[in-house]
Amino acid sequence: MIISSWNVNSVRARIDNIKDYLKNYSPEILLMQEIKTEDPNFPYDDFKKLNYESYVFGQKSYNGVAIISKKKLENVRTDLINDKLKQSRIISGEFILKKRKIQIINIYTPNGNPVDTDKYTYKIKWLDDLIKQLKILAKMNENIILAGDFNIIPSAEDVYNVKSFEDDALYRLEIRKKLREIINMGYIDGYRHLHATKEGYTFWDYMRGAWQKNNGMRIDHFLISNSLINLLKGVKINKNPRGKTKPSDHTPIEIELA
DNA sequence: ATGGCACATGCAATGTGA
Repeated sequence: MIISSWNVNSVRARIDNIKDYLKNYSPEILLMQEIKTEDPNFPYDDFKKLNYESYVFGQKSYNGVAIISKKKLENVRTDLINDKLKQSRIISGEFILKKRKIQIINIYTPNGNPVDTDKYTYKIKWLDDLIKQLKILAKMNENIILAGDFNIIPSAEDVYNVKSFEDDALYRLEIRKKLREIINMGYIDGYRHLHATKEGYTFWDYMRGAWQKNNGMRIDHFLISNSLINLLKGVKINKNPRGKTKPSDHTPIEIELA
């Protein structure tokens, strides 16, 4: 089965591109971030016509996450982080594969820039809350897939110009340490696990011809708990949607499990 | 340091993203 994650930058503005993607690549499950709409305005019908169930944690104007799945998910939760700012950034559900119950968690981590503001402290707090929750969840079920827009560049080779990101909220040492802390709890970075050196950008800015110049960064990730490594058959960045007209500034990352 | 693009709100101009 293919599971995909894509920061769509507005589900309504992107609906034609998303439908094209689903028709062409037919992922079993698609995690979306930055849907930028409230639940009542989510295009449930468009996805229903393509045989997907929708699970939505929406928000007006900003943020918002959703999961669409060909098979129904169990135990869908949007309460994993008690967010004082009430931003919709996390949704999870469960499915069965090879007799194993797997919890899939879709996240949209705060950007955190500029670094000397409460936006940055919010990002740190949000990641700390996530880490706490992951420790609780792992005691109940070790089979976890944590995926989405992490807004974290893991390493220098994951960004086109690392010098300009050294004190950026996407790359600061303190932020990279949070990602390492999660991985050290018992996960692999799916992409890097299977592609030791290959460039894997998932985001290119709309501005200054970033896509044309390949000024990208790898900030969307699939973390797979160690218990599931033997099910992981492939991880790929699908650059096709980023080259379409009216694209999102992110492109999907896809894993294959079997 | 900023924000040239693109989104939302709501109808003009502003906030946000990374």
